[in-house]
Amino acid sequence: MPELPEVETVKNMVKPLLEGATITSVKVMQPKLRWPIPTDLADCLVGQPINSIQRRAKYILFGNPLGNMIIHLGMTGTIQERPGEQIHKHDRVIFTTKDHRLCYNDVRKFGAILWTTGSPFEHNLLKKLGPEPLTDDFNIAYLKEKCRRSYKPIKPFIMANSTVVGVGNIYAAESLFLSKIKPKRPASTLTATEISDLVLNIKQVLKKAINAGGTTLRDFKGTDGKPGYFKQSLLVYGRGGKECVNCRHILEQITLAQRSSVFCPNCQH
DNA sequence: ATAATAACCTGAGGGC
DNA sequence: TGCCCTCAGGTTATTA
Repeated sequence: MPELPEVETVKNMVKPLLEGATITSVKVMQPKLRWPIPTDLADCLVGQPINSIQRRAKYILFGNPLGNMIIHLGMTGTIQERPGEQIHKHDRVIFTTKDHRLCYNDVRKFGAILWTTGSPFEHNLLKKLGPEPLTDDFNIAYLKEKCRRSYKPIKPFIMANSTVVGVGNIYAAESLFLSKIKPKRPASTLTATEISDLVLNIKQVLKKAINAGGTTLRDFKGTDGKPGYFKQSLLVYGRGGKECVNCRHILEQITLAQRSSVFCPNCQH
């Protein structure tokens, strides 16, 4: 369930549990994720105090005096606190400190756990990333310049990490609906007004989802099987064939860059 | 160099 | 019940 807002939520949840703490054991139960977990991961972590926990795009960085552990949750990764000796299906790695026991759980194994020394931002996976959507680096002038010479459909364009990070399939669909832009429109055909609306709506929808993260978090921790709050406020994602909340036209569902894309053929141009 | 697509993996749900 | 198909919140490696 890792959208950028959820990765942010996980980071915020894990931070008070691990920051300043020392890892006492690392148990790798399944080393085959997106890439193999480094065989010496435990050597890098055990006995060292974690002195920083930060997020960049959908990566969570755990810094200690030796380097940084990089975690990506892929499509189905979660980090859950499990007291005692509990082990759930698809738990892949268990991190233990004096006071806590955290499990990395990942059904589909699309996530990653890596180790890097030096600046984590210089790691191959991180160094070419576009701006964070919620900072001023992602602004109207920037997107206008980026769009100017690309004929790529706007939906996959804003989902590309080189354009802006953290906009996944859900938020791409939602922000394009809010901006009244058809997902297939080539990036270079967007008007100044549309680009301006799109920047603002991406920021707004992400902020709103982060604020709903508290509810989603409970689902994360497994204390509640109910769908997250934000899911209930989705306007187009997952609503193909249903009525547009604005004009009651039937929402259309197409496949674009191998991703399902829902939009209103009447409201979006 | 750039852009489309194939691949990684497991589970849920629908049709028959 | 069970088999087969499609689809799923991501992103890199490979191919054209």
